[in-house]
Amino acid sequence: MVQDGGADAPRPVTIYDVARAAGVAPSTVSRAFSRPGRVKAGTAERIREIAVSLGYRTSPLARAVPGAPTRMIALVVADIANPVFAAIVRGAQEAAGERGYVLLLADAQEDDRQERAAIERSLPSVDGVVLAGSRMSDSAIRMMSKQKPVVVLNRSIPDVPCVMPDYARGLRRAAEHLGELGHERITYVAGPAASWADGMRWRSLRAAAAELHLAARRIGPFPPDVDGGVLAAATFAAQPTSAVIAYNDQLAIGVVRGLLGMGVRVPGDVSVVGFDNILAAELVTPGLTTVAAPLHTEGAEAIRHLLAMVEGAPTHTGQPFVLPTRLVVRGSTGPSSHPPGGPGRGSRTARGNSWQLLVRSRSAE
Amino acid sequence: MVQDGGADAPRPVTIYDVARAAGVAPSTVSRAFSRPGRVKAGTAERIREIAVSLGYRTSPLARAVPGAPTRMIALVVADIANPVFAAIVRGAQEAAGERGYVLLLADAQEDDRQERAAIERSLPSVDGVVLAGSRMSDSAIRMMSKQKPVVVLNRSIPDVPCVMPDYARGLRRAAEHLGELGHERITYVAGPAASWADGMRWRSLRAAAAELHLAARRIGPFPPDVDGGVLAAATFAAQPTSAVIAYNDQLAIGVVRGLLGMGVRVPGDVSVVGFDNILAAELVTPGLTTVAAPLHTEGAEAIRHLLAMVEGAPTHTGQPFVLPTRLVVRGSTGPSSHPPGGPGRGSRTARGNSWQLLVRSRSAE
DNA sequence: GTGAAAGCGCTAACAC
DNA sequence: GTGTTAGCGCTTTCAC
Repeated sequence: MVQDGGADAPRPVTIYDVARAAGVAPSTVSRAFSRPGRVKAGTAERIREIAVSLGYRTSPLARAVPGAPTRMIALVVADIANPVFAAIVRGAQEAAGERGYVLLLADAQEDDRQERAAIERSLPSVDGVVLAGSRMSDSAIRMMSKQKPVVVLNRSIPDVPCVMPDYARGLRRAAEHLGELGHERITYVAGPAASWADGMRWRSLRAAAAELHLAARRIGPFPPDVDGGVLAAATFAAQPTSAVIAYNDQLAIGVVRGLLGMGVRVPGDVSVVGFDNILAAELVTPGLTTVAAPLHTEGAEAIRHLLAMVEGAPTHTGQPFVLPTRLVVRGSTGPSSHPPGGPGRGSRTARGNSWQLLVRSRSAE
Repeated sequence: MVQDGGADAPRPVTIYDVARAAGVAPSTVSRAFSRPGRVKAGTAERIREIAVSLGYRTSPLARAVPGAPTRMIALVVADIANPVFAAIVRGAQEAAGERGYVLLLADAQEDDRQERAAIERSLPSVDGVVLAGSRMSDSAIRMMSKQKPVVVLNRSIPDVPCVMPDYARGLRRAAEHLGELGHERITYVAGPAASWADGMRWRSLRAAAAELHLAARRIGPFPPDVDGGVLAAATFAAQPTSAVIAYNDQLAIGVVRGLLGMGVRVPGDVSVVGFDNILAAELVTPGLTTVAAPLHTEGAEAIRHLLAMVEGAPTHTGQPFVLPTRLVVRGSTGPSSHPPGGPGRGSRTARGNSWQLLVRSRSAE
């Protein structure tokens, strides 16, 4: 029976083959690769040449057996299909590649159990782990970080190094923006209940709103996708405000769609703000005003911190490492229609707040 | 100096520790895990319990040293930030996870050299490789497939197993759709010149057009993103047709934007069709008519084929494995405005084809 | 500087 | 069924 899975396995060239061909001891070959300098320049050179001519490839696996690092990093993302995580993966991949590390990707599919399973499987082979949008409990993560270096993204856990965007300032900027446009009451459309980021965003918004003398309330949780947003729009319409900030862009886009579908104008009647600044935010009509998180940088920064730890730096576990956010203003936000003051643009405010009645009668059908 | 990178490395529990605690030989412990059934039920049970109580974790690395499989698969994508690949990764990850395999992700960043480097690094540690959107040459890939099982996605290479969507039928359906709407001339907006898929799509379209007695021409190449599409719109406008099919959705969305920006109506004046059916295709206004590729299934199917090969099936290298596509009709396509017949919807055809003049004068500014 | 020997944790032959 | 022995490819003592 022909074992044909990938040709006839031409047994890979080992360190011994090279040693024999070069007329030196295997240990010398090993040194020539791992600790050049501890071997005479000429010898090293010769070994190298013979090695390439023989097609020798050092085996990362065997190298790692004696407890040495594997130069692999596990990156666990909550949902690889989510563009936010795709961008983070990209950043991480770049940073890891630059330093000669390889990324082992695990997709938790928004599921705590799958996440654990994936980590279980990959943990032994990696030098460290980056958790992006983990759904695991703080204690589980803290436990894990006792065994291998761990960096957590978009979340803050005491005693575990974290990288996250500046939620506080981001939401603050969004609230200010809405305040400047004359909005006085803001509804926060919540994402997954299990999401640490969701809690954080809401608390940040509430704090900012208080400082700015705005009212803020929360509805949800909703699934963090477009359909979830459409759903949210229905709930929202029962008790509307003139401004909405959503957990993320997908949700915000869904809210806009839902509202437009009910005949509510955006931003005429309701202004909507998202979070993340995904590609689609720019493409929808109206363009979505949103808080942009530095996704790519986050991924890269997480890897950088992790590698520092892996390579022996003291675990920098003080304050979370916070990355700047910025508000991207597009068409989904505009002047409030209530206030007498405000720079309302004529026609936009024409219907005042009467759409609430319209919605009510519609949803009562 | 305190080595603090990840706590005080509590030396992992080995198979020997378990053996000692259980009062059996190490090989028995090994068997209890790898080949249960060859060990007495009671013993196996006891060993398992002791193992978990001791917190024993089998080390995939050491296991792989003697030439055994690593249960890792490398997935090389052209661009992880591209939603198309994100969906493929998702499908692959699921299929791999189900079978107990772990995915090693490498992002080629649309660059042939980086791709090679990434493969170089990960090849020794994996049981096989899936290439998604590879920019490498056919011969390089064929070479590689001599060393390790390889499956190629979205591309057909003689003697290498391939998985790809049914480009021919997909483009054929798109052409039919446009034909039915009365369009007679179609412009294909090309993507990256190095992309095999681009060539394939264009050839498929040309063939379909010929059969359907439609005229088809190609412009490009353009970068396969929204900006590239805007660019393409400018080129296109110099010599417009009433219908456009773009290499992918991002490009198509860009074309629509570009046209709208010039005052050209979509689909009133020009109908636009994309390829892939990414999330944003549904969100833009007008919604993008597009050929949906079964991205998720592609990823999963590639892994399935690869694992079959890895586990010893004869390399199935006859015809590429083709997955069905389907046409998703949305708002970006509508009746042609030229033909006298056709079910043109009044107002939409009012301006006839006069916009060409409009565009000319604008772009002449 | 370089060689010889002793493992890393695990599995695969052999024995018993 | 289970214990014993011999490695996998590489690194790392310890000699010389």
